[in-house]
Amino acid sequence: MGKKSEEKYDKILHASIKVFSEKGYQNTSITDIVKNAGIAQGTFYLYFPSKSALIPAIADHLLTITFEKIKERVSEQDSFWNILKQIISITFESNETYKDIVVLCYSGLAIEHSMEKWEMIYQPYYQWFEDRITQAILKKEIIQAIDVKLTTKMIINLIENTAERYFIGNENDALEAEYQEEIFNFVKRSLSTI
Amino acid sequence: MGKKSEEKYDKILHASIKVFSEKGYQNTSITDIVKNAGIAQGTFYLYFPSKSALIPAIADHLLTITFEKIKERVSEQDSFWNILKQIISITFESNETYKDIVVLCYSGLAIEHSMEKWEMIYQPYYQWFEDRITQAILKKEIIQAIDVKLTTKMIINLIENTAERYFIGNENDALEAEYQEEIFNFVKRSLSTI
Amino acid sequence: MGKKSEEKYDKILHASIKVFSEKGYQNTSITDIVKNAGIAQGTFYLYFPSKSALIPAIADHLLTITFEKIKERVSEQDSFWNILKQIISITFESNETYKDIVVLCYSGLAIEHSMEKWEMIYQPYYQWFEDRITQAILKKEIIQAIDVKLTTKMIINLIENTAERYFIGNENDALEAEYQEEIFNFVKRSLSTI
Amino acid sequence: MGKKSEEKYDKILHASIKVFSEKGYQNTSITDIVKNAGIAQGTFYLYFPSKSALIPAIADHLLTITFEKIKERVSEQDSFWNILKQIISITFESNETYKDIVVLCYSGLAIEHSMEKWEMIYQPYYQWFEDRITQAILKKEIIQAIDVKLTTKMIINLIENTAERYFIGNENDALEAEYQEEIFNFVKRSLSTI
DNA sequence: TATGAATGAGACTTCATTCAT
DNA sequence: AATGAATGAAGTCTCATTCAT
Repeated sequence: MGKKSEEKYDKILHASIKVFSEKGYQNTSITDIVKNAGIAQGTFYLYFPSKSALIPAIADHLLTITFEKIKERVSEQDSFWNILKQIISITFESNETYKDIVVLCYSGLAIEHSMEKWEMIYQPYYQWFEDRITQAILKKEIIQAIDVKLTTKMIINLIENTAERYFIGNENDALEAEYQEEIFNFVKRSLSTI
Repeated sequence: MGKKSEEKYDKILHASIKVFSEKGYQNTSITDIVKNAGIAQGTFYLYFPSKSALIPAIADHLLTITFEKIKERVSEQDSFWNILKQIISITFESNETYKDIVVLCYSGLAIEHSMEKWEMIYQPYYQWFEDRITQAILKKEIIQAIDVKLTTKMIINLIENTAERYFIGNENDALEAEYQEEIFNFVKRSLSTI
Repeated sequence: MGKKSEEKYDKILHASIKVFSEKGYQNTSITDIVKNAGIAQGTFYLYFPSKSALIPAIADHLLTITFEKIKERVSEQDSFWNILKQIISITFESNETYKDIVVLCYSGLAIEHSMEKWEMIYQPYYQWFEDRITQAILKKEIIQAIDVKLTTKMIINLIENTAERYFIGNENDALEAEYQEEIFNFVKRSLSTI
Repeated sequence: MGKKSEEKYDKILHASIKVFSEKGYQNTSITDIVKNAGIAQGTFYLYFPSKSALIPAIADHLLTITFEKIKERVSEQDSFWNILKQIISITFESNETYKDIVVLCYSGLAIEHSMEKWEMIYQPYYQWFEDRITQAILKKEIIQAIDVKLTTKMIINLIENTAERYFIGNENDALEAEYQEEIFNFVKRSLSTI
């Protein structure tokens, strides 16, 4: 597998993101990717066993970026509602940048019958958000009569799916703020102690 | 396309659902489908222009079944909260029956860059649910400070995504009721006027 | 496998014999064969699952030709020593015509770990020769203190291997008669009752 | 080639025998061999110009072992019939140990159109056996009306081919002695002066 | 309308070989 | 002498699609 150079691995990863975004997963051949990456055909197989192995790698890459950004911009001391606002905002940002590839990752994993991989990749993010919820419960910011794990997944899905739909639907830019607010309010009304 | 023979069309549709469920979309060839349908290779093209054209047809078929069931079991006079409960329950039922194919439809459409088709197929269902929400607002069952269209999509997505996750994650059967209840409560707390 | 046309099957078989003879098994690509056969690349796979599946088909074809010739030229009433002489002569003839391909068949089967197939193909020929030996024992032409099955295989191998060696070694044509006689005498001295 | 390091050469040779035996010639890549030998990819080419160059090296190695064993166990003073018995016995031993690789060597050479190499490798063995036959003629142990060179090859082939067939056919162990005896008697009846 | 043999482009993948270290 | 990452040509095989029957 990963023989030596981190550089080549990254080249392939970024080339694949680029080409997938442009042509879609199905219409992209490995030849397209290697040409774009500026490497030889065979080199691809030193780093990835197949085209489909790119999907989890890309998914991991994208989520890592998003998650890093969240951890950067959010202090664990912040109020839960501030944290939520940030997450919504950053999720929209990431989805804008990677709008084509995001659906593709989800689909790619789904299509290969490997939703478990998806869950694995999301695990650290889920864990972190569960911790935020638990903390918020302790701080009486949100009600306690909820299943933390399930609520975590529901909220994250709600945000991501809406963001996805927003950018893919090519809806009017002006509405972005309202979309974000609608999600925020939906969740807040449901969970707030006040 | 031209409905030459409803019978053959259905044969192809059901064969494709069966084979996609077993082998996944990518690994299924048209040859697999026609063998399973018991028709000739060329006959396929009299009913569908390509493999990918099956996806919206399947999606339409599945949603129609689910939507029919909902309309059967729900009276428009019912309280909104009863309707919601039914929808959640039926969505879980459908997802159990078609668990493999549901993700695949979503993915299939996503992967072909045709989320618009998805929205089109869902349009009647969305419209019906919007009407239920509007009615509920008028009946003061739910608060009025919401974007009806967006809330509709958020709720339906919330239910479908959780159901999907539930059956794909092969989680403990005992939890199904709790999952359904958690979704219901999440939405009720957010929208109820009480 | 063999869908329809005997014609296409034969085209492939003869093209493969021709090309294998010229370039050897390893250096022959399926592309070479289909070009020579005048058919499309994909058509090959309607008749044979892979390149290596050609080998037993060729072997069968060649042995069938040889065996037919033997049965044509030999009457079961002939003396065993006449029959043997004919077999030697015909084996040399066949080996001359198909000298390159004969080794290749043997090798091809060997290399694929499928000597059993070889035995299966030879089975009718072995059986026929066993019957001739048994008959010769009854007619007291040859001694009876032998294992008929094993002796059959030893004799046939002796003839084929020597013929093979003769033509591949490119030895002087003049010697062919002497080679044949040497084999004949070797066997006759060993088995004759006289 | 240049014997840079006898040790590495042997490592490659033995690794190739092992891997060829397990996977067959075709399915073995040089990568398989170097991994098994515990050397680097490039190192292979310091000792062998190509994969096919391994075949004659292996053949040479195997025949050398067998021939050494024969010369060890046989005194040139022994009666021809004793020598023959030993050769048969040792050939069966060698074939048992190297059953997979033996056919492969023969095939490998055949397939590369280089039967001459085979003859070259066998030359010393043939020569030695010719000498034994000539001596036996002089000692009146065997008849003189034979072509010594041709008879040598026929006998050796007879033994090797039967042994090969015996071990590849997975025949009942109990029969090994009878097989050996059948060959011995076949030859003895043919050549003995008595 | 239905058939299914034939097509042929092109995808994936392997692997012998090179060469800078 | 030894290494092993990189190469890229070439091969196998699949499969959507066509078309004569």
